[in-house]
Amino acid sequence: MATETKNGKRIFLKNEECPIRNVVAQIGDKWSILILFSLLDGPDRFNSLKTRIEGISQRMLTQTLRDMERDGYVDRTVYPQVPVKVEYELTDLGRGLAKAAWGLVSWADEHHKDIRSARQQYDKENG
Amino acid sequence: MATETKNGKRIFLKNEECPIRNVVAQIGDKWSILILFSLLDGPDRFNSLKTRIEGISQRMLTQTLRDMERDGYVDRTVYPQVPVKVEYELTDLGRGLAKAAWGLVSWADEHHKDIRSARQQYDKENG
DNA sequence: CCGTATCCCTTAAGATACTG
DNA sequence: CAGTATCTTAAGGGATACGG
Repeated sequence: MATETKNGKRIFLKNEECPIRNVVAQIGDKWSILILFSLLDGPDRFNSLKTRIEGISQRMLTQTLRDMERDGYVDRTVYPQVPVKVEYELTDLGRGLAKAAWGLVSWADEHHKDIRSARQQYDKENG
Repeated sequence: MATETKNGKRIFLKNEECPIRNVVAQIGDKWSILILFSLLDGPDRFNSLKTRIEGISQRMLTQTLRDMERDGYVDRTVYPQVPVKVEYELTDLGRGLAKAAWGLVSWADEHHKDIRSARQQYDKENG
């Protein structure tokens, strides 16, 4: 895990040394996971993704797709017709990531009510 | 997953409606996951955590711990001695989250080299 | 020892207008 | 249709100094 240990406890090294920081920095942003799971339903086009992911702007969709392509999660195919058609689909690496993230996502789905109530409790007790 | 579907494809509703967005927004920040896994090794004190997580500032450690306490992931115990001693430990909910995130983290650890090389390849082919 | 309070700079990201 | 370019605001987060 690119960590060292001191008396049995993990130490997390900074930036480049730590794969956790790297990957979380990539897919921990606002949109990557949503794109990832959208494409899990099959290849899709730019504007379709834009519709399916509520609130994403053109700018962020483009940018996040580029980053994901760069990291090898997504393939981009241009069909040279008029008007042009562009399809995005997951690579094997992307599907692997989605599978790995699935546990977290389904946990989130099951427990978000616990979190909500913990939050309300905390806010009631404090300011 | 708080998503609707349109011709077999998921649609991701915005903010409050979507547990994925909520949970990812919380633990997708720069520090939460590192604190989570640090505390998986057992309860720990403020300054110890600060040492074990390279590069975290006092400000962000305090703030992130507060957020995690608010969400019910962490318990905070103050021992009223001089100087004061404060211990943080995971709740059951926190341990559940860590367990759920484990798959992603170990995937990250196994595949970060694939990502690095995909990135280099992309950068070579493009600007 | 464990924080808070300020200050300030950098990055994220929304809105809008324009192009092959 | 699928972007790019530009502008502007909001949020993230580091550094430092001080307090119980």
